[in-house]
Amino acid sequence: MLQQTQVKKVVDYYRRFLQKFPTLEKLAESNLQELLKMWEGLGYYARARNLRKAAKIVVSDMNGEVPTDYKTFRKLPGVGDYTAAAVQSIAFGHVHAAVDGNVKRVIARMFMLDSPVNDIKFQSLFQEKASFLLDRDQPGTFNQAMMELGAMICRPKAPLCTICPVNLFCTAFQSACQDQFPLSLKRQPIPSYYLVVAVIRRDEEILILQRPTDGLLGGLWEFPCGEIDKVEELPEDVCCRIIQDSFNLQIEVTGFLTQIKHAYTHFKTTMDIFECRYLSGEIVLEQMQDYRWVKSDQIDQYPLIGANHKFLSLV
DNA sequence: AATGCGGGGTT
DNA sequence: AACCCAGCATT
Repeated sequence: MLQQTQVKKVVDYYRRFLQKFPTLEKLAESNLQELLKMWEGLGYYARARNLRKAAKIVVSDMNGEVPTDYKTFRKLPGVGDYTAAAVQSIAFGHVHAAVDGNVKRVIARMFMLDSPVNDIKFQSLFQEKASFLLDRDQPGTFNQAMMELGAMICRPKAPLCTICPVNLFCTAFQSACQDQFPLSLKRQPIPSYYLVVAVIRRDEEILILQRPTDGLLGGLWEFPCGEIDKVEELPEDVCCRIIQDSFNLQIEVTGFLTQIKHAYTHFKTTMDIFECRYLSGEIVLEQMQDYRWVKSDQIDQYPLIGANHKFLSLV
């Protein structure tokens, strides 16, 4: 949960998660949809699938015992260099330096490194520096201290150098140039897309679709939608045409609900949401994995994408 | 080595 | 609007 996600956001999810899946065995035999529901809104849903996969492996192949050595643990799905080092050092006291985004920033400033922290080429450099600094006697505590230092004191903007416990050892602070570090590569500008979303009612039920298990928002549910290239026609007409072309359903638009914006990592979207009525047609799924006609008070039972939650109360 | 993958807080 | 976050898997 903590991969690329701040502690504050994780805490509540973590508590609920442990309550629902208190043991490795419970997690291993969990239903993926139920797990995704617990993960709903946390993002990076492959983490949930990998965690479940890892639990299955540990239960079935490892006698239910989490590996206590770095190499074996590192092989589990979803476990990379950082997670392996963090868990093995904190849980078992093994000597591995955990290098996350916070640690890289601390190191870049401490040694005035001109290597961009977001350039994978220099990952090993930061790893070496962290290993050099690591306290061999209490690696877990040291790793947590480094991460906490980065999060609380050695912040991205306006670091609190005057109260930093290690400012005597920080070459950037001693040179009064801490604001020039760390360096990072500019990211590419991200594209924008326009989508129409159809809330299609048939009697008392509404149509929702399940996204493919892998890829963006894998396994989550959403209202039918489609991309508009240009806004030349009436949005209502575009909406009907897209639903016809994508799902073989004939519908009519009964009203405009709202417009929302939603940003992802690599693109951002503007969505026009339309209230629609089902007219005819048998649904055909090409892109999507599954579909359901559900009553509006049942939607909560499905893990829904965040963009749809933004207008769900209106539905 | 580069890219895809969320969502929210901070500046 | 840009940046960042207790990164990992895939290609």
